[in-house]
Amino acid sequence: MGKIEEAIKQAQFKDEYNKAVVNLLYTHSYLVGFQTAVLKPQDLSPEQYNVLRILRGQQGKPVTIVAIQERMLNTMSNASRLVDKLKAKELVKREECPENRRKVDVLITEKGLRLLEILEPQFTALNKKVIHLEESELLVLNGLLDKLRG
Amino acid sequence: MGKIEEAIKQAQFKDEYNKAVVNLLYTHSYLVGFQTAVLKPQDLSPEQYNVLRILRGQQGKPVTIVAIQERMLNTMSNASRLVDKLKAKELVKREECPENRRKVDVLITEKGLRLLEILEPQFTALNKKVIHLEESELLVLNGLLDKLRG
DNA sequence: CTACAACAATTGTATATACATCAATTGAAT
DNA sequence: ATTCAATTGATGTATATACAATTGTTGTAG
Repeated sequence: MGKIEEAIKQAQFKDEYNKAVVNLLYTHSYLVGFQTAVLKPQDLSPEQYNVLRILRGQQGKPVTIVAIQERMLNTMSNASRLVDKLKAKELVKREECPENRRKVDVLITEKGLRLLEILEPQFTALNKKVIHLEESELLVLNGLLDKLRG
Repeated sequence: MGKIEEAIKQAQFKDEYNKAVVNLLYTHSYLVGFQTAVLKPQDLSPEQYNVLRILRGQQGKPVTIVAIQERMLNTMSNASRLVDKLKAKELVKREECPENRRKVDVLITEKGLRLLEILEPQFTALNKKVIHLEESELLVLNGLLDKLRG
């Protein structure tokens, strides 16, 4: 694979900013491709998986749709419909919030938690395999990405 | 914005690999959000814009659908339908390739080139505004992303 | 109390992604 | 020359994104 110029067969970029944007978009696609392959046997999309992890992160506390939305990686996605899909697979429960009937309490089920436990070691192994960076380089990368967004 | 932990309100990550993946996905969403805002007044999606730039890169030489696909950032996208949309807006031409009737020659039109010229300074300004990194940091970032993919 | 603004979630629509499948054309092997 | 595999592109389907618009609920100002 190597340099982005070869990967997408583009000779040069207008400036280093432009190159970084293209490089980020391409690397995103690279990573999501592998993630999708791991999730597919479990009939999960990357965003559904993301929602499940958000719910687990709340340690049994119910979460509203708005709170899920705020924590999602794709900020303008549609948490309502994603929760629908997960509920149909019995991976989450959705209940009307008793003290405020506008809100909806969403909780991960036992089945959902078990699914995450199956996936966790697979993702750990996958990441080590497809991310050809060492610990120290990852620290630098994380620092740069945080700084990029300002 | 700052650190990824605050951005998505997650206290910690399992390991630095996991954090880097989340950070990349989140940064991708951050950048695409701005791009979409610039493209929307021109009625273009980010992927349509990507196809136009690929065609311009060929300097007037016709490009087949397969060649576009190979150069796209989303490798498994659907170049055929994207070209359809661009043709409907008269930004590209599509002709049956005379020496091989399976192939289709795609070319950017004058109108397409003019649109790219309008967008170019906007993207240059946008990148400088939303990417809070200096030239030297961009070099490091590009190097790390290239190495990440191996 | 009533009206209205703000909030929380759902629904609708257009677009794009991620495949799988299909149809047409070409090239190569028998 | 005929058959068959490979190539190229188009099409079908499910899912997700990016919004806008809508519904129902709550809180608040008059």
